Amino acid sequence: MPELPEAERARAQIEKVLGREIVAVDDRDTYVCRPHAPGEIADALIGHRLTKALRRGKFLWAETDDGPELGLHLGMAGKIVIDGEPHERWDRFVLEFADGSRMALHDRRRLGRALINPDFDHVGPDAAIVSRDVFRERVGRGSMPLKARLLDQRSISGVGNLLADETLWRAKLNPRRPAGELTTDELDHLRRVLRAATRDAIRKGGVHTGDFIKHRKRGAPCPRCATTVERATIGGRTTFWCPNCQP
DNA sequence: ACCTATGTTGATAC
DNA sequence: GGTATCAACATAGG
Repeated sequence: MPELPEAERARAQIEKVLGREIVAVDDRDTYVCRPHAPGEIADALIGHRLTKALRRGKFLWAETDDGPELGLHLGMAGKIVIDGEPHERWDRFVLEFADGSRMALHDRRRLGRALINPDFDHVGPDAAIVSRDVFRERVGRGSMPLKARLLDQRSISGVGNLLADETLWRAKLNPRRPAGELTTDELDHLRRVLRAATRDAIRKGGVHTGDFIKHRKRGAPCPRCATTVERATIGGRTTFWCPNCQP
């Protein structure tokens, strides 16, 4: 259930297999490996080694020694598993290395991606490291609801539904506010809170573990003021917020 | 049994 | 162009 924190964890997993020669690739899932035909990714990667594991927002990629780049995305339910029990049904993309080790994109939902030479032109700067000026410019514009703007990976990347709700709650900002109407001070505050919430989530191992956001259910009380939270669809996603704290 | 859901992409409509 | 909505993917959980 990945957002930026889970993607960072996956990136760290990929680092473990850097430098190992790729001897086999399972790229038979034509949906996950689209637009490639079966065997295309295998032909491009076999004989090469991954040399660097990189991430922007939720998008992952690995560089190789004189070979193409390998792009990976976890979708809604994917994870990177190193040397795990092979799973025929849910291992959607697999690399096997000369030393016998194995890296799988394990994804029950099949919404993950694996592809060669991914194009990230449309992906905005990473939410965890975006500068103050760039954040002001890219987030504080347009008539879209603030929450929808945060979820738009072209504006900034890495924020998913839960991290967006948690961040707006901490920042005491209403998810329906038109993004372009925020003041500079509000945008700066939002950026600080977003970075802090992201760091917290990475430290806790992800936004879905434990109690990252407690009030995300119908009728729940706001942890700050006990007001019953509101629920609505904003930016196409279920949104919870406190009408008292986030006016 | 029915409804909802963590994400992205691409099509379509205003 | 900016914004909004929906379908597609496959499974789990309430």
